[in-house]
Amino acid sequence: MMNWINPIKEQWMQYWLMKSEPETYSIDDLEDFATDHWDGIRNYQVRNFFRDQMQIGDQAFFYHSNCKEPGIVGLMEIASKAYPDHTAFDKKEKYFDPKSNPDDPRWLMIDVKYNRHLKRKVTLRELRQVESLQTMKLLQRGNRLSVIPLSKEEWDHILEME
DNA sequence: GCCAACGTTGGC
DNA sequence: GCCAACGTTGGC
Repeated sequence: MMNWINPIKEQWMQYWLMKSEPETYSIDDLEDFATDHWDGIRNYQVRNFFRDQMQIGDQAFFYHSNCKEPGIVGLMEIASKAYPDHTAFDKKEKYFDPKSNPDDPRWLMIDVKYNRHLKRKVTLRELRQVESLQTMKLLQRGNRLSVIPLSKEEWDHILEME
């Protein structure tokens, strides 16, 4: 029964690409933790994705950004609902936000669970060369979101590239 | 390290 | 509500 996929769940599952700078937090770090929280999001659109759209069981790509060769390096799964990002309350934190307080948290985070590394990195450069992937939000000019929804078609296509 | 292209802030 | 100034992201 290991390969049995619930068709209802499959239908509702959403796919994401989540960026992190490997010098700050890499796929290897997530592997060590197995499950970890995805904190530090200070963008309203992404906060709303967390709050309104992400569901436990959604699949996500781990993307290394702002490095020598940006690209997709691993797979993970959304492992919690959105909950307050406590790092916003802490003055010592890099992403401290004085306007967020525990009574009315402005920022949210979710937990992610490590699944696996890709067999090889699928680079941004490669993705740009695939005609049928040009509609991806990731590749669109001026896109600055660090969490980006993907279609199932995009997800499947990228997995075939590893 | 540069800088384009954003998002946010705050004065008015 | 406008918009200039500023801060941030992230590819290159």
